[in-house]
Amino acid sequence: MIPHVYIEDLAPFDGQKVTLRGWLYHKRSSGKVRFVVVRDGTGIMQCVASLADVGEKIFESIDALTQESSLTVTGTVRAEPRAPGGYEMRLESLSVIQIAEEYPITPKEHGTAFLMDHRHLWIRSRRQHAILRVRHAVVKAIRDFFDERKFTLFDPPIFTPAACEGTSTLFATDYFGEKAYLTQSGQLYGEAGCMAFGKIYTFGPTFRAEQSKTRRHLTEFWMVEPEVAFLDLEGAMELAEDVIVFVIARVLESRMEELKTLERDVSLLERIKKPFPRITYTEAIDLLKKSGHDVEWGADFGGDEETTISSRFDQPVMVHRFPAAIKAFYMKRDPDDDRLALGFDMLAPEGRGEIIGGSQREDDLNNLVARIREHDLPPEAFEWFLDLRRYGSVPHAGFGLGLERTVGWIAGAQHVRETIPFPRMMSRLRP
RNA sequence: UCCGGAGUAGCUCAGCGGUAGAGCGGGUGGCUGUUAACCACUAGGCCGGGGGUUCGAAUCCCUCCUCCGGAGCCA
Repeated sequence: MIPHVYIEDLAPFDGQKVTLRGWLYHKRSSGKVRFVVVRDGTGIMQCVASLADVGEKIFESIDALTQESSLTVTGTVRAEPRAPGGYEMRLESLSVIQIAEEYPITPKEHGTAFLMDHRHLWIRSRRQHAILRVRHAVVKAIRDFFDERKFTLFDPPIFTPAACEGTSTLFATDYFGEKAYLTQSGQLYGEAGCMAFGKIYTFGPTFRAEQSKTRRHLTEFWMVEPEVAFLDLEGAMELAEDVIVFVIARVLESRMEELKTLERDVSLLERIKKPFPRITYTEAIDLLKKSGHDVEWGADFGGDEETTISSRFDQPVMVHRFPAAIKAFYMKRDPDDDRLALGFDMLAPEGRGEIIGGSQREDDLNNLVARIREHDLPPEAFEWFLDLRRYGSVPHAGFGLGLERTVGWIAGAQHVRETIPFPRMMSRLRP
């Protein structure tokens, strides 16, 4: 019985006869030799057929193969320095499952609009395949990190009755005659979770109807949001630092092959170590002024400002204690300076921008009620949230980590649209 | 929403007032070690839509549509 093997598991089969099942990635011919390059979802293998070995009939079926035709090939695996990947197969037999129609994605260059229209096929290509495997490794690492620390997974709802930061950026849907919105954050529910379980994390899709068309924005993106009772701002920053260090180490350990395919400079990832630099918002403003930016204390950072700050460090940098006026209503004020909120952002290196935003939450009932009023939010929508401050309120903190931005940074993908199988953007709902 | 850029062959683009082009991909043939193979031949066009200027428009003008990059906002 000839074993069916995946290409990534081939090494122990050197010298043995195996069967691969997959798709034609590419082929080349040279007179009486045919090179059949097969991909099977785990790797790519070059199979060599010579007329003398396989005969006319198999040769003809090779010639009939089109790009992405499905097939099985059987032959002997052997180390071969001339082959990409270091192994090749001396082909003995081949059977065609389906001859593919003319495949739209050719080995030559294509524009992004065309590739996005064919996203369902584009994900078969080497680069997209590698990025999505890195995404899987990042997700797995995040889950392992929180699971090992005994956080409880706490899935928040997707439908929500009201905004947690205003309705302008929410997608509205009709919920049996009532207006419901797609969640833009699971945080408020996460706060309820941490009061029940001590430490929880949410992990799911979130939605923002922002009209942003940049390399950092999706309308549907995944977020991880840990929320911990009895944690303060400093504790939240340490947790954020730990999760990033853990994730990077895991990806370097398990996805080196993919990072090589992506031509990622892994030395930039290998040097990521605790502790990450921490600077206050006020220090960041000084730094920006010295770098020639025209910014005043009290303004929020734009993309250029974030790039300037993060380019000063070769580690992710955490900026903390922002002006309360530019931050969300639920952040606790700094007891040492009422103008400041106990929030922080983590900016990834290489000009990647914000990947984490977090804070210590307001735990005093009266302060929180006042904040909801100041922000013009409908108080009745937050009654259940206020209950968390009525029944055993404690200091607590958490953050949100944007999955696609994190994957984009680690994989070195230029645009977040490459970091999710089917990206949803302002002008992209299909396929 | 605002600012900038682009829509010409299946794809990537050139042509910018006077007969519609190239490379890749497709098809046919050749080649015994190719690496996005190579060589020869070949088919393939509503020049984004509409309106105008002109003897003549892919080319100039107006308008609409679509996409791309960025800003604001954010993960």
